Amino acid sequence: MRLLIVEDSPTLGPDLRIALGRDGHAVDLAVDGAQALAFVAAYAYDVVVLDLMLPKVDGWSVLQRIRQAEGSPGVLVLSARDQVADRVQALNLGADDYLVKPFAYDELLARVLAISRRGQAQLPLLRLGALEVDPRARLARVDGEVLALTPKEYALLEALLGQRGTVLARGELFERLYDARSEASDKVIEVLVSTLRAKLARAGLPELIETRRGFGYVVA
Amino acid sequence: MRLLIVEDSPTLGPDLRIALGRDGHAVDLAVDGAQALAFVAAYAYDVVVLDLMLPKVDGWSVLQRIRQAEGSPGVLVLSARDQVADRVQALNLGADDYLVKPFAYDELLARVLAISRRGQAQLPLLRLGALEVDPRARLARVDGEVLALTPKEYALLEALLGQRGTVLARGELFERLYDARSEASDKVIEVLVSTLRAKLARAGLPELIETRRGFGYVVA
DNA sequence: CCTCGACGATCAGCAGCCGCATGGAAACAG
DNA sequence: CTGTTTCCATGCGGCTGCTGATCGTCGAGG
Repeated sequence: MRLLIVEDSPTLGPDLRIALGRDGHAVDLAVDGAQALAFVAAYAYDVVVLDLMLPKVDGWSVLQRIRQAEGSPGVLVLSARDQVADRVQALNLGADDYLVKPFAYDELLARVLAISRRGQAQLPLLRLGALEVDPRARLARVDGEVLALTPKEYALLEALLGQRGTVLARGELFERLYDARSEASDKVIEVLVSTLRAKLARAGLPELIETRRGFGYVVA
Repeated sequence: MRLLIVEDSPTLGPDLRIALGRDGHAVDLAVDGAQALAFVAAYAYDVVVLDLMLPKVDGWSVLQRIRQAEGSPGVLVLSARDQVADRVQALNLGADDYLVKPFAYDELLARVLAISRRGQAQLPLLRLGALEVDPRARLARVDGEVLALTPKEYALLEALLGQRGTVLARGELFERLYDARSEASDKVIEVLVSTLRAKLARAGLPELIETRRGFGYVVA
């Protein structure tokens, strides 16, 4: 298995490299964010072990950039901070696991293996013509160009695309995108459709979402 | 997508809710079995993420009760125990998948999405000669040509076609197309039949809906 | 076979609702 | 504090569907 360790500590980094190497893995070591991105661009890794505290380019950006690539490797985030917010954001940005320092080597190894075992191709890419929706990275591309969508816009697009050919009523969409605590009116769906359409149109897909008056919306 | 998390841990539950919520899903959180059942009764979820270790009503019972409901959501069971017996029983009780803690967020998400994909019920396409009615798209076609029907017209056609050969009285049809709060006269059915016939005739099916004077209407 | 009464078909008009766009307020993140 | 994201109010244009009236049609009894 091919691994990349992104860790700036002059002791921990080489230690890990040696230990993982002894376990039979091919291990590269990057000591800052810029180097990490270069490595990721150049090689296909199974898992990246990523420390969040980094010089040059910070860990969050590295994580994000890794995840935006297609067929990106699994990511195990290391951090000295055991804060809920950090953990959530890391997972939210696409990390597969989060490990707080200090940690036992055995645990690191177990988690790396767990990530690699999992395989990457679990979430099918949704495609429709030039449009590509990647649920893993939670982003949409048109002709390879990334569409800048807000989370709600993305969720709407995914819902419609995931049920291509099925008309989804306003209320139905509302129930999918909003939880019980929400007090919003389901008219927000219309606004969302409107802005989403505008963005799709700017990317060259003006008629993707059809309105069925009295029924709802559908992607044909 | 609309999700229910049933998880009593004060950290994991909110974490998941926040993470899934930021990803654009509508997420409700129940912290015990009783609450879970109340939520499930009140809302239509795509997937329920169910921890087996729960206060009040234990996870097994919750799973069972969820599965007894009609149109029940998919269920992803979480458990700290990776025992074959547990896994088998969970799947036997109708769980769609089983995930052992600790797990990677991405894996949870992947499985949730997989379950929701699987759970899409198929509605049968209704066919009669050149006429094709697709309940998912709420569309009627004649020889592949789309018929532009309003919601009421469509509902009428679906009702008649769904009970082909059965004579449906005006009052019966009225009750199917209108809810109890409606104050309309059931004569509207006649008007609807009229416009629907006109549209069908224009598409080449002039005699599809027959009148049984004194009884109602029927599609032979 | 005719007549008459009742039921059904059709039409036009109107009221209300649906869907869209826009601007701005409020919540939120950085 | 600044920018982004989300949500709501408003107004407009157009479609939908209900009503009521008129016209057409069926069929049983004479």
